[in-house]
Amino acid sequence: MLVKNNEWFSQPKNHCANCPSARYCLAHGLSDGEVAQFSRKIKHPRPRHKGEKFFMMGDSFNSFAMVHSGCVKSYVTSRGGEHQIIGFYMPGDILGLDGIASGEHRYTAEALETTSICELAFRDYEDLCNCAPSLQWRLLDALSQKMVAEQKMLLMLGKMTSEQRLANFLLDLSSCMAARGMSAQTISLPMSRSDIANYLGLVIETVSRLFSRFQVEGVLTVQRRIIGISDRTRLQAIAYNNCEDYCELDRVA
Amino acid sequence: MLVKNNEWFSQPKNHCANCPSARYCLAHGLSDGEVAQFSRKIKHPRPRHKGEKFFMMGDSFNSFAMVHSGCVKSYVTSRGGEHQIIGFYMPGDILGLDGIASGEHRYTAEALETTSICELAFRDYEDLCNCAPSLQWRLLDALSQKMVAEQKMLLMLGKMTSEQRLANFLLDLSSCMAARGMSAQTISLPMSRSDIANYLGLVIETVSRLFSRFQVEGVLTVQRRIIGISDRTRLQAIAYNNCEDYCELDRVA
DNA sequence: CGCTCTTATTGACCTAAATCAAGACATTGC
DNA sequence: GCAATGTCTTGATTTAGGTCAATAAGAGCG
Repeated sequence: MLVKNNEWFSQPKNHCANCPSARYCLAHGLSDGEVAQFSRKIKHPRPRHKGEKFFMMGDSFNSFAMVHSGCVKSYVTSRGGEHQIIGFYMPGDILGLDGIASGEHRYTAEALETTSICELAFRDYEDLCNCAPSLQWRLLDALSQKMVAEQKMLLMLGKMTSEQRLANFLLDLSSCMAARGMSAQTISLPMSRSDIANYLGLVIETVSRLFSRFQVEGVLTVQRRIIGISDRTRLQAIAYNNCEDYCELDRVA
Repeated sequence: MLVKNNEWFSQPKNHCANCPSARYCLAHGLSDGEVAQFSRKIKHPRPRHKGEKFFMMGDSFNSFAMVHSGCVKSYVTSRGGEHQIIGFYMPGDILGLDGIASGEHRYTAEALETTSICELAFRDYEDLCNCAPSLQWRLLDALSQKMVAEQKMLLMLGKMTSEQRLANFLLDLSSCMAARGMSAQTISLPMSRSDIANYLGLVIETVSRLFSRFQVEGVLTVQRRIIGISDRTRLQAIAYNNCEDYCELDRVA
């Protein structure tokens, strides 16, 4: 028994069992035993500091990565050298799903602050699927979910005004934070104004002006990167309709 | 022997084996035997005419659909009732991938011309995966590929000028046609100007003006929906850089 | 503390693309 | 044939958001 215990302790620890982000990452929904197996396959590369990259567009794709702590932005680069930010990744979010089809990463993943990730080699994923078939559906889920999120972005960039874009962005961020147990009312932005602008298809000046305007109108309180949502209903009205609901609210107010 | 032959003939025909689009759809890469099994699970709902829908945003998701002939557009609808076209689907393309995560369709799929599809129930897909495990990777591939395409759209909508958007759109359409054995030089557009405009985040007048301009500049020949690419190099220069390559070409010319 | 560097704000002005408005083709049905 | 209708083109004008430029406000550091 003691020997067995020693053996156990000398094995790699079951990180994932105690990881607060396992609720969102690929391991979500696995049984305890499966999580232990999963955990054994996870590699932890050195954390990256702000501005450092985990992988770049064009790198060969060998493994998924799940954010453990910190925050990551992904962006594609056009032939002209311009960047377009595609998404922000919070703890539990899965990086690298785009690489499956072509075998190479199609975007660059860069840390916004000191960030550590959990790597799962694609080959190990395939093996794990045999032991834990539900993992297979979990990945499909994740891909499909990411796809829906990107389709919302297409709607934003294609049809929405700058006001609507920022309002939607903040509301999404707020629920993302809430889902991770943080305050939904006060958001500490991990990204710069310039990142937000790029993500929303705007320029930094426009974003800055919008923050100021929303503050004057009493919708937000803004202290650099600390954003307080003072009037969520109003923010939702701006986000969703730009006119109808908003006017109704105006009449009531 | 004869009895057996009769039995064979009385079974549903192996559609997929002779389908020219099987080269692009979910069945791609399966062995002959697997294709036959796959084919047996396929349902063919009645074709839809122009403007009719296969499914709508919010409908419950039960099956994938692959375009057999014709062309489909997909769009999401905002709370304000505005549409944003997300993609166009040619023969072989897979519809409904967005529904996996939530169990409901997240966009509406509408025929652009008389269109027939091949349906594969999600349950049947799961069963097929047991007999043909490669199908599982094929679906991941398709999802990942679609994702990459959507990321390119984000770059277009976020960073590109109207000129660049239309040029990229036409080039993509051209290679899509070429991949399906049609002419890469002359494209017969299945969608209206208004659909193109919506897809590219522009208004119809802008698209119309661009077509006219490209025609005057000798890049395209335009006869309503028949578009000829007269100067592909120039079109690529417009699509990719808007300036540098373009100016180089100008100097050479 | 003052110096530099990065990030953010604010104002004045400009432009790409939207909006508004009027026709011009095609296509369909009567 | 000719209304009627949907699709597309073209011109005149407006505007949301971009560009350019100056300033401010932190953050890190010797």
